[in-house]
Amino acid sequence: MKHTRSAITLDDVARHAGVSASTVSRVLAGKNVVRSSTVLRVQETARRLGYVVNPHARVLAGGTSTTIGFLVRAMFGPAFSALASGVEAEAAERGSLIMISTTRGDPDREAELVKMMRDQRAAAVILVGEAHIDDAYELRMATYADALTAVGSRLVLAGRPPLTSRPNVASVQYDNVAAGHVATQHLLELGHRRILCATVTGMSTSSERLAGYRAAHAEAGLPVDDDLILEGSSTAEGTEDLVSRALSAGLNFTAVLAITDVLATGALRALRRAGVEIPDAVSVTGIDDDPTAADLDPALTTVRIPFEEVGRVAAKLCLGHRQSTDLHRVLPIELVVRHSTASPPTT
Amino acid sequence: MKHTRSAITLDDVARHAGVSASTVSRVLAGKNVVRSSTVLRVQETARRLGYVVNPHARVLAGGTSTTIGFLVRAMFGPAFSALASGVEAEAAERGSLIMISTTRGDPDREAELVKMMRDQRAAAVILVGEAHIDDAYELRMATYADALTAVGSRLVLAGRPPLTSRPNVASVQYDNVAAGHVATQHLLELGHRRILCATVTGMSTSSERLAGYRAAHAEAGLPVDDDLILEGSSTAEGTEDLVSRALSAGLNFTAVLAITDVLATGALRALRRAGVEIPDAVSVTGIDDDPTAADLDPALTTVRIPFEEVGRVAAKLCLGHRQSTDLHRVLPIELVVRHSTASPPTT
DNA sequence: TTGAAAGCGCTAACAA
DNA sequence: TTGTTAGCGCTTTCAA
Repeated sequence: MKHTRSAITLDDVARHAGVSASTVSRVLAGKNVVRSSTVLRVQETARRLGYVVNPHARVLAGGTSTTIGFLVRAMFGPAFSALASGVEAEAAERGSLIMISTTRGDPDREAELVKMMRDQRAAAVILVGEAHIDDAYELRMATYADALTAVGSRLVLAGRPPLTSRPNVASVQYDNVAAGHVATQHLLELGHRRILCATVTGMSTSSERLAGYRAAHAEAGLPVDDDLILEGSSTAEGTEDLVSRALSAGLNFTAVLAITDVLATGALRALRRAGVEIPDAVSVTGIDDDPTAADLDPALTTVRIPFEEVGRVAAKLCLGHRQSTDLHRVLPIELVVRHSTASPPTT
Repeated sequence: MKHTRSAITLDDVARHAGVSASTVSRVLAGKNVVRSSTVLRVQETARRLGYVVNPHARVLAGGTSTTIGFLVRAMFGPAFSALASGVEAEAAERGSLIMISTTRGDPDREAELVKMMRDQRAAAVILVGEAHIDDAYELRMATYADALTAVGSRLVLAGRPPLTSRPNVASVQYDNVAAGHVATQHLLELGHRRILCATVTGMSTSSERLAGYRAAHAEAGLPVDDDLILEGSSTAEGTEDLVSRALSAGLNFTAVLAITDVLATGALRALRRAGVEIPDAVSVTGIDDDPTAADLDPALTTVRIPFEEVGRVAAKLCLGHRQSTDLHRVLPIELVVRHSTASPPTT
């Protein structure tokens, strides 16, 4: 069944403006080879007729698409929301649409989705979020990048380690090492010497933040007691458990650096359950600055990660000129001191 | 600059399989008019060559697109996440992609976005979330629906009032009236007689839930004291204020029905701040069953809204057959009793 | 500075 | 059951 072809085509505009289709195409593409009086007439006609390009025809004829592919692990959580909002806001300002899909952390699925997006001729594909760093990672990203570049698209890594060896992969990151560093430094400056670190295994984000924790200690000439590093859980509940166990095992510490705000809430709960005063007996800091961090009790000291800005920059990288010089951007982080940290008790 | 046209086209497949392009097209479209031996040969060839249709060419030639347009107010919150995940999951199972964009509650922007999605020939456009119900609402939706229907697409309303007068608008809703009703009934059955209702003005969702509150009272032969209806705020903070003020004004009530879980957290805070025991002195129930509801203290009694299922059904409505009979689906809700409700004090 | 002509990869009458 | 023939609406050489 044919549907009403109500849409105005480029040919309609050409006819009404008394020029050829090619000229209209040139005007609309902003090629400055057309006489300005013609430009004006064509633009006026297009507006009057309410003409809108047919994106499919444009792409098919070899033109460029402006839709952005956006691949995330899952559509949950404040980090996702902020980042996605950033991408969307930037895209909206430029009249682009975004195609979103979830990988569920499955590399095969991820690969398939990248392929789908490429087949849709996405202007670029953004891959978001912490990655399991294994040997295959670099190779996978390189494969994606090549597949995309081959059709004039591009790969943009957001919040993931960049592939600096590759000239065709763009990236936006936040400085995870600095985040771990500044949080630890804050604790160290308050006088804490035994800082528990609740972290996750095998994820790029956590290991970088942990590196910051170590670096801050090294800088201050202080050793790190590896017993203080609590690895393993990526949930609030898990961390609650781990911290509770550390507490009842009599582990000695006066502060906790949770590698994410989510883990921090777990630590907070464990401490509170054990009747430990925060921050009087033990200080707690998170990293991320989730919107809820300020609402915790006590309000959480944390490190702000500019997720929305990351999204915006990623979108810019997608839509920007190919030869853009700085393909690798690192966004600054910022310590946010609230009420969950204080000097250690002066026993 | 031309890019490597590495992609295999339908013509390539036709040539390799020794048939015409149309035959390949028919096979791929699943039209059962082709000899089965041919079907097999073509499928085999397509697979061997790694052929993937070019969606742009397909759409341009009058074929049908399978990408879903998804318009939300903002990409925040558990309800959004669950609903979007549902849409995405269903779409993924069918090999569809979804285009997402945010309206920011601006009708003009919404209209423009619907137009963009139509120009992209989205298979259907899902409009999500509570709507300001004014006179223009119905007209706006009807306009969208007609614009979409004209190009073989369709409008799907999710979590919004349906346009039953229109045969070309599909909808999935959850039963808001029942939600308000069941929560109120629960409170009534516990023995509460003065139930404060924290609600929002002018939104379809809230007014329906409020209607449930009234209905439950009417059914029990109980009057509703309009002083108990606290209208105005749509945030936890605002509700905290309102409830605090009601408390200090000496308003008499033994339970609170918050029209959303978010408002419930505000009520909880106000009550706790005033030293009111929950649920011993005052019971509180929310509606929505946000993932965090169980983590509140005390764990919140609420009504589960099947957001993810709403998303799945909406996606099905997008991709399903046009002549699908039940264009209007209402999904059931369910009371979840936890620890924030109890019988009123027997003073 | 502009137009004519040739596709991009696919679908859909219409024939055969 | 299959092939032939036209396009869908746009971009882009190549000429003028």
